[in-house]
Amino acid sequence: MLTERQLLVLQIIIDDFIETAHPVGSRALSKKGSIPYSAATIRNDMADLEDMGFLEKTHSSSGRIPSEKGYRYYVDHLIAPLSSGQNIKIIRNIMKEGIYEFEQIVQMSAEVLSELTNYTSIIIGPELSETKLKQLEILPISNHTAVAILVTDTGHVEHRSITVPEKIDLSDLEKMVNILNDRLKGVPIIQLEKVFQKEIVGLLKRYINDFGSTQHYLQAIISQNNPVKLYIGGKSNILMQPEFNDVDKIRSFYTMIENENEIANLLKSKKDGIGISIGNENKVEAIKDLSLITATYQLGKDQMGTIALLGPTRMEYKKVISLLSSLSKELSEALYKWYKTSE
Amino acid sequence: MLTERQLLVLQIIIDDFIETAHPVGSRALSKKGSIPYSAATIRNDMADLEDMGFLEKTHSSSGRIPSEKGYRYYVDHLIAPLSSGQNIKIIRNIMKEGIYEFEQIVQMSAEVLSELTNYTSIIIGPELSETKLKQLEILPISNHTAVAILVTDTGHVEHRSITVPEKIDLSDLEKMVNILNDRLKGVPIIQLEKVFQKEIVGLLKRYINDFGSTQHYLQAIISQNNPVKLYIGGKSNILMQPEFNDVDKIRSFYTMIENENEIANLLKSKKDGIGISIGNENKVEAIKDLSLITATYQLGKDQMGTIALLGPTRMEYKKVISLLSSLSKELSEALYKWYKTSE
DNA sequence: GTTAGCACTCGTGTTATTTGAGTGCTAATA
DNA sequence: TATTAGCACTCAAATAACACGAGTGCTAAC
Repeated sequence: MLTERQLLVLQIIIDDFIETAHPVGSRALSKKGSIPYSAATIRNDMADLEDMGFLEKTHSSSGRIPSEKGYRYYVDHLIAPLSSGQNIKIIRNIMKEGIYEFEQIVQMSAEVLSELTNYTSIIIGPELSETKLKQLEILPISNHTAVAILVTDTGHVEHRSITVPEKIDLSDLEKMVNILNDRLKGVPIIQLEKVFQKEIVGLLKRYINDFGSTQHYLQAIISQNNPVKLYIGGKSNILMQPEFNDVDKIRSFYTMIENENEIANLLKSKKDGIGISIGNENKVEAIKDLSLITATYQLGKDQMGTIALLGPTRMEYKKVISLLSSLSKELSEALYKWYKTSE
Repeated sequence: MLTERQLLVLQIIIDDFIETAHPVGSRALSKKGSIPYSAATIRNDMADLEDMGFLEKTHSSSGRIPSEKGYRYYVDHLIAPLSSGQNIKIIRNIMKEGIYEFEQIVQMSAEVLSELTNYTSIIIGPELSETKLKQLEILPISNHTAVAILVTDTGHVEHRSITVPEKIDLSDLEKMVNILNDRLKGVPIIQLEKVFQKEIVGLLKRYINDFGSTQHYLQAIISQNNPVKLYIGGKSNILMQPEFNDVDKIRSFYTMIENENEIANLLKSKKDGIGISIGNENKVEAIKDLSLITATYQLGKDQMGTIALLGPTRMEYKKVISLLSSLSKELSEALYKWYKTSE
């Protein structure tokens, strides 16, 4: 069990290291006056804390730095959630702004988040699993081409250009779109393709000549390719952190951050509330020496997205946690206001 | 005036330096056998070339590296445009792929471009100045909100969520949209707002009760905020270049590349054809030690976009130039095929 | 005009040396 | 018994000293 003083020592060391990024030594601590004990006393506690695995040395005669276990203890027991009044204001101001659409709000949130912290922020848009089709439209652009536009009940718009097979004529197209709309409105996006196959293919075959060649076509319109959107802010901000003073680290960080799939998977698995993964607690190899703090936000009943900050394990956990939880709250509220009458 | 041999020396030195990134010395050159003269002879020519400003030394007893003037001479006189057969194939294959829409083609082009070169590629979407409105739609999502969708005659889709003022009722909205469509179809996107002000505001005032509160509203839908899209590929690719072995350079590169406005302006000013800016020839401070190669592509009559590669001044100009010119040709052709019947 | 030869330069890489902040341990102190 | 002072020891980082080698410029010979 840890004594009072050991707790204090641990806390001060971690705070100090988070601030300065330099190993902290007993003599310096004692001199700084933040703790009223002599260097020798502190030294003994440090040795104990190291034995217990909360601290580490970078080399045999260096000052101590927190281990991952140390950080873990710190965030679990030593952190007093800091209410970040001023930051909340900044966030609220974004939310207030007028005509932005959801995408823009999220994008801006990501940027501000990273601005305020100097870490890299990642926001993943809400999954569309529960979203339903509101309207499907196909607009001919020329003889060959058309745009298909899908609108969901949350106001999300997907569109894709397509080249139209020669054989289809305009009145047929109109007929098909009508049928599709009749049958597909209200169907969850994720099931569009299934419903199309089961209920509509047969129907259309009856009404449309030579439907075979068109089928694969409509299908392409309907089958969404993973529409989860990722917003990343401050990719270069993180270069300010001293742990990125090494070219190789930068390289590997950027190759990781550009691989959107990996990141998406990383965040999708997150549960409700605040999540903290420190260093090796992360399952993804590429960020095993970073920390990832996540928070979820709600859109409607059970759809949700995740906002996250990625930074060195030496992270300003206090600040980050309070920031993320306020942002997630604000974001949920803004979305709620936005969509509240749409259910 | 330069002698034959001096030209040869210059060319070989630049080629060599582009390949290895190491200053090249007379002895090594002579030994390598690519030129049948002794080190001393080469040395004399090098000294002359340096006097004329084509070469530089990194320090008093180092080998020579090309100066910016040297590169300039090289691209203007010494380069035989290399036909890159295999690369063209790769590019063609992208263009062939089926259902992609314009955005996707461009995105993929950017990625391939950077893949093939290890530089950072930038593609700027065609300006919408000449594009005309094809269809405007406003779809109510809930009591408060709606999505506005604008489709252009090139199949480009813009959309934005809006909150609807309480006062407007649905039938009014429908009326307004009809009027807007009637009057605005075929109007160039860029003039939408002007036409709206001049021709439509008056009209709507007559038909709609309490139009004042709605006006600012519709306007927000119509006024596009700079819809020029930027596609950047291989932001991290460029880290492979040895000139980016310095953390500060990386930092400044990334802060630059994330500033989309600056980049957009950089590219927008480019004239037709291939453009080469070496080092200080660039007007933008942040890339004064890089080279930027640009090529334009056409969409229709006079709309165009720009594709570009950004890399160290020690760039594989031969390869890059041929690659860019084939890509711009292919891109224009693909777009032409895509839209040819839409005019 | 070309080349060989030679003295000189200077970045790079290696090895020694010094310095200073840190540690662990033991003995003295409150 | 808990704390502190004192001391010998460690090691990273900074500095200096040195050799090496690829390069240059210049002069004289071919």
